[in-house]
Amino acid sequence: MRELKNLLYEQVGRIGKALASPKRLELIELLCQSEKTVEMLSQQAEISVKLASAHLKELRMARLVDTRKEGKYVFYRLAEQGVADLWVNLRGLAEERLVDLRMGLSSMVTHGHDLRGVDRKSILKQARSGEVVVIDVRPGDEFAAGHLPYARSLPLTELKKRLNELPKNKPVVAYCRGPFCMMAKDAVALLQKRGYQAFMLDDGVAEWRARGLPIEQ
Amino acid sequence: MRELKNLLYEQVGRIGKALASPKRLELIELLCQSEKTVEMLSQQAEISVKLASAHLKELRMARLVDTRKEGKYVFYRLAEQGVADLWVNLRGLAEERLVDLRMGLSSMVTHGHDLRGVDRKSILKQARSGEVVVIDVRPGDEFAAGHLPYARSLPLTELKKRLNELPKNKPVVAYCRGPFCMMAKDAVALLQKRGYQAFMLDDGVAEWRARGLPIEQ
DNA sequence: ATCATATTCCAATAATCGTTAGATTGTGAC
DNA sequence: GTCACAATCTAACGATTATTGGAATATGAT
Repeated sequence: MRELKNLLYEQVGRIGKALASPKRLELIELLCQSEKTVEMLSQQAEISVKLASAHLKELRMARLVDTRKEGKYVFYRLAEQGVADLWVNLRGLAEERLVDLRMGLSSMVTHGHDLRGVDRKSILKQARSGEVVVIDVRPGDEFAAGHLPYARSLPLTELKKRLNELPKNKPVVAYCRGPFCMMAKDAVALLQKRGYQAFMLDDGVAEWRARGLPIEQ
Repeated sequence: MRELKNLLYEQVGRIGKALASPKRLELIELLCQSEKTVEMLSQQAEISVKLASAHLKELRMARLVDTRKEGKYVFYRLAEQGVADLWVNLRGLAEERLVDLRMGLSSMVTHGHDLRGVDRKSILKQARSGEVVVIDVRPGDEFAAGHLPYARSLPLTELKKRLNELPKNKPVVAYCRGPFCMMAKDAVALLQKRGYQAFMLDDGVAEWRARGLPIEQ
């Protein structure tokens, strides 16, 4: 009786444990973007390959991620959509509740130029009609794995060279991996300096999808 | 840059850590039912008062729970509805992914008499029309803090004495704290032995509310 | 004031976790 | 076959956590 109950909570606790490490959370967020190899993950999370491997092992044991082997590379991916939803849910709760986190987030806002509270469906509509240009500043492979409707890929690393692709007479909305990612912020800063009407969208594809909005590709 | 990012994930990790202990999860589930004192929580989770206090301190530091002092008692409650939603979300993911958990759950099903897959809205409708009788077998204070619409309170501890309040010609649906709670199972077992048409509903109020269905009181 | 009770704080233990270094396995290129 | 590389495993360390017992606070009853 009590033993069975303990077993049940124990099992859920395993998932909780997997969510208890900052590095593992960062890996989960990266995997929300697209499947990636251990090396890509270690580079993007700025940790050693060994450490990444160890954390990924934990995540795999909790069945939050799955692997696929291709040649000498092992590709990790989220085990299912629900994992991304849980991440969005968890981060949302943290944003509300933890003061330090709010301070950290507000310190990275480009003042007066983010679209934090903006209605997402209206952005979608304006993007479809062409009133605004939505750019995805993540690396190209992440865009290919799934992106917002009507968005065009323009990785941050190529932004300077390809500025001519953007109109100056229309608002440009940039998004990246989500609220913790700074690529959109950097992109907006650059664009604004060059005289573009640039805005930032806090959402990434995981947040977008968790709210039931459509994703392309 | 990297430091700020680390800080952000660190903060979310605090919430994850709070969810990493089976005991804390059980406390959260209990607090989904109603506010409770430390002693009530320690008894219902079957742990010592000191241990309960220590775990509750963790939960409070993660801002998942709040306290209210009344005389010499300290009442704990969830900090907000989103915490219950997160619990439901987390447990749902665990149920799908962790094999042992599925085995544990299936071993506690009263064979052929649970309503696991049944449409919740149809139960609601049948309860309103009086086709079925929905009973809440949790302690009375938890019923008072919130319960399913049209449900009547009939705590498991009083069920034997108050059997005459239930009809034998109608289905009786019992629910309790949720899928991990065994009170509804016990109630159904007793009722079936006495010749009632008894069924079990896996949901508790947290699951019910997380799915957007109404709660009374 | 004294007493009983509810809760928390403090200290100490064993157990677990994060991280790194070194060795090992598996794969494709030559 | 050898070589280079991706990824994992093993062992080890210090840091953190769960749990318990004893002391300390706070509150209401007497």
